Amino acid sequence: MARKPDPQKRDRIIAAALTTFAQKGYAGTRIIEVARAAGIGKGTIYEYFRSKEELFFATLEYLLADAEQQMSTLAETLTGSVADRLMSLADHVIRDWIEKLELYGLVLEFWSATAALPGRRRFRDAFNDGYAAFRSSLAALIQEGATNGEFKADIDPEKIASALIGSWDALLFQAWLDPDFDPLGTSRDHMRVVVAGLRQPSNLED
Amino acid sequence: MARKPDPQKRDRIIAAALTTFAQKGYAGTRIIEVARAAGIGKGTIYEYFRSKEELFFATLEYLLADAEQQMSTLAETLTGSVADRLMSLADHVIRDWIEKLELYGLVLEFWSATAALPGRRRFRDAFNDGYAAFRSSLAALIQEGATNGEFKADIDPEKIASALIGSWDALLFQAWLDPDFDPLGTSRDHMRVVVAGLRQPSNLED
DNA sequence: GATTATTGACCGACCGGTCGGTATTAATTA
DNA sequence: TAATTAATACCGACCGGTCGGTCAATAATC
Repeated sequence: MARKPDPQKRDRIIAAALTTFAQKGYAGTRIIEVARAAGIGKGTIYEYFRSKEELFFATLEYLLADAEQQMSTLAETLTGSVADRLMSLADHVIRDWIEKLELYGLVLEFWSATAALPGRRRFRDAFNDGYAAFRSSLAALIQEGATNGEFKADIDPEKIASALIGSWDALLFQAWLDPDFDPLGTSRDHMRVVVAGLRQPSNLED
Repeated sequence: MARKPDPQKRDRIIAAALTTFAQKGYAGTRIIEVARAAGIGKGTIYEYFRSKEELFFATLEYLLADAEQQMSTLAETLTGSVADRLMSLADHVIRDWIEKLELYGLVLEFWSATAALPGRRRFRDAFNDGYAAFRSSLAALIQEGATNGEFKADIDPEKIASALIGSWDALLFQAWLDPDFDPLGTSRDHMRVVVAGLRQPSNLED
């Protein structure tokens, strides 16, 4: 009777938006460019997304979901002491993002969307939720260390988790700014110090 | 013979730009809005700045210079052990920025300018220079601790400094995202752990 | 042939930057 | 001191280009 919509088209548009927004930023991206990158006409985008901002938000959701997916997969594979898992987690997070550093510009764009775009609240909330999920799984790991005696008992796992995630974010930002910067080495040095600081004074052997 | 230019006008424009860009972002700010906020006509802005981007860059320069100024003033007032000064420095940095959190949206805007604006390189370089200055003075402090035996000798002060500054940045970002977040408390917990991790194993008393 | 997904020419709101005219001040003159 | 003049700071109406979003026509599928 009728022509059927392509069920993959929405994803194709998001994939195209991902690279275009990353390269040119939100304001610098024209809808026609996304359409061309997706190999479709401009009008078709508006069959799948109400507006440019809607598409941008869908792109953020995609990226957050992807990151969360990657994180939970990773969490299952880690073994060893809490300290080992912590170091290894940091390594993986940094390495995963270094691989896709060209997408980092997009993260910056999203950050600034939390400040400037008319629909900033949605962006802010989405980010908050994403960070909160990541933070709580990291905090759970640190808590495990506090519980099993590997770490001091008088630490606040949530707070440490916040600061750690923050430092990873910022290391990646610096890598984005300065190609000579070594985020992995810096992260390792930092994590070594943090883990040493977390350990029980009576338990300082490496 | 001729009318003299008002030497304060440039600064007045920058001050107006500071708040307007912070509230609405770069793309969302119209030049006429800045002009109105400064109480002058639109054309006058172009007597002092070549273009909108030029004005934006001047605003970044102002903010960076201000931060550097504040930092060097602060550095002089700190006394006590290296560990004490480190903790105190973190406290001050966080508190200073919490006070002007409404300007934090501007920082996000600048970050994304390093990715998306046509003249991104200038923005990137300006940021790099600003961070580098801050980082090297922080690294010098940590180095002092390593030299005087307060801290371990086998640490890389530059790397630790990078990670610390990064975590402060990120804590402020989180405070910006989430009004319930406690950046000062989080920073203190984190700094306590880091300082403990930096100390000589033979020197663990608080 | 009926239905609907797709398209891109078109519209119009928007905004950065320009420029000719005006207002104001400082030097000059009487 | 007051009048005149020269220089230029200041202004905002206007222009031209841009781009998000629409919709009538077309193409593809049943």
